[in-house]
Formats: sequence, C-alpha cells, structure tokens
Amino acid sequence: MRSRSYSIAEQLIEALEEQGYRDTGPRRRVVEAIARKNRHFTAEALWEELPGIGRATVYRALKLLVQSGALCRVMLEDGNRHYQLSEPGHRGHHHHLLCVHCGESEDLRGCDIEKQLHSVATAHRFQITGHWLEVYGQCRKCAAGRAS
Amino acid sequence: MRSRSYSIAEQLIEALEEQGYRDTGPRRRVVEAIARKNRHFTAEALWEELPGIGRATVYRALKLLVQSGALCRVMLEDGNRHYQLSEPGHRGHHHHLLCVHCGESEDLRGCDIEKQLHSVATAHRFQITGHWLEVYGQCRKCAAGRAS
DNA sequence: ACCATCATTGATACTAAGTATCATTATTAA
DNA sequence: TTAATAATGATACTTAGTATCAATGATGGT
Repeated sequence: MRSRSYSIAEQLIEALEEQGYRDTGPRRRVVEAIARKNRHFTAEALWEELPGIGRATVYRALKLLVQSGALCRVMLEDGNRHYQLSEPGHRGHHHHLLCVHCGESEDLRGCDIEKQLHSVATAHRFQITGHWLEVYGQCRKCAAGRAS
Repeated sequence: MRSRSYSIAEQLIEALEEQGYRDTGPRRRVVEAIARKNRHFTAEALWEELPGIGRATVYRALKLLVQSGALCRVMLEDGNRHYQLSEPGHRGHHHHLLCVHCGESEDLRGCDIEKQLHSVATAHRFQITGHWLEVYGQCRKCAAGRAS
C-alpha cells in the first residue's frame, strides 16, 4: 500500500482534465518537468528544459495550471515572476513565504489577513474584492546557517 | 498665504535632488506630467505624452522616483504594472487600496499587518524581512454608483 | 476501424515593460 | 571658461508573455 495514490504529475494532469483540457504528450512532458521542481521557477527556464516543446505550449500549460490553482504565480522581491507548485490540497487562495536566500517557499497557512483588511478598509469606506500578498524572508534552514 | 508651499512637480524634483540627481529639462517635463496624473499610469502611457523625450529617460526618471519613495509601483489585478504617486508625506513602506473600477487608489494607512505576519511566520519558523501587499476593490464612489 | 470535429501544437511574429550601450549634449564646480 | 561628470536619446536587446495560423492529434459517434 502506497501512501501517495497519485504522483504530482498525475495530479496536475487531473487538474487540467477537470477543466476539460486534454491529456496530451507535450502537456505530460511539461507537467512532469514541473513535478520535478522543488522550488519556484521561471517559465523560460522550464521551457529550456524541454527541447522539442514549443514555447507557446509551455506558457499555455502554465496558464491553465495557474487557472486550476494547482500552480501559483509568485512575484519575487526584484519583480521577477516565477511559478510555484501549490502544496497538496491547498489550491484555494493563499500566500507564500518566499526564502530570498535559497528560493524555497512555503504556503502560508492560517493567515486571516482578510479580517484585518476588512476593518481597515471600512475606515476608508472601500469595498474589498481581492488582495495580493507575498512575504519575503529567510527560511528556517537559511536563518540558522547565516546566524552568527 | 498659500497652504501648499511646493507643487507636486517641485517635490518630485526635490526627491531627485536629495538623491544627488540633477534638475534637468527632460526630467522636469517628466515630473510635470506625473504631477498632472490623479491615478495610476503605465510608463508607456507617460512616455507617449512626452514627445521628444526618450523612452529610456522616462524609465530612468521613474526608477529614480520609485527609489526615492515619492512614486510607487503598483501591480494591478491583471498583472499589469502601473505607477502611482505616493500621498504627500507618505513615502515610507505602505500599501494601496486600488479601485478596479475607476482606477483610483488610496494609500492604506494604519495597516499593522507586520505584527500579524510576524506571529504567523513564527509558527513557520520563518524570519520575515519584507512583504508586498496590494488590495483591490471598489472605492466609495464606485461602490455607491453600482450598488442596486 | 473510420471519419468528422474540434483541441492542441509549434513556428513565427508581436507586445509590454523594461535594461544596456554609447556617442552626443548639458550641468556643475573649479 | 573650461574640464569633469552626469544625463540624454537612439538603438538594440531582454524577459515574459500573447496572437495567429497552418498542420497535427485526440475524441466521440457510427
């Protein structure tokens, strides 16, 4: 008995199929490359790992996966846009803790920032419909390694 | 007796001079165009309003003003990057309430999100060094006009 | 298994938002 | 007023995509 019934790649293919998109060879190669990543990456870097696959195909797959929530776009502190696999079962709205040192990221769980925003917005008489938050810093390992 | 001792354009020129940059003709034209804006704008749109000024000059001025804190880069919900004048005397770290309907924005004052982030980050054993937040919604006027 | 339909692909060109280079021009300080 | 230095604008390049479109591939019905 295996504890993971589906590989990450299979979950991503499923995320596409749920939206009515087909399971094709090129898409499989894209999701397999994404599944091998353990940190955020750029679309361009992903494409460079996939000789024979068209640039547009890679960008299209990324777009569909972001739509599904299985993949997130994250913005680095320098403004560069990267992609980041969502943690399993964590597809809804969430934020990231991005380590500026090693590039690792964790999903920020238990952030009820909405509540706080709401009260601030009330003071401005502003009706909030959405927000975007990224948090930068050092992960446990990097903070430990660089503390002196 | 005038209540505003400096025009917005003058304040922007000052922001540049404080950083050791010169007060030049092209820069004056750029900051004057920015000062006339009452909502966020793209670099490209600004450049198009300034015939005879080089694209690079406009982008360079924007970069310096952002560095000074007098101007902010804001990210819209669709991912487009715009620029937004900071409210007077509000140059430090702050966030924006962006109206997705009319494009107006307000600086978000009194947001002590840092405190909350800090406690969440402690749970993740993550050492926060910075964050980025944008809030989207409808401003007072637009919310009133569209309520039914 | 076959075919029609419709989605997908990859090549290519284009756009947006900049940055880099560099010869020319403008500002400033001595 | 002149030398040093900063800024400019033209141009080319980069990054992160989107649009177009002919060719190919997947799917459902028979």
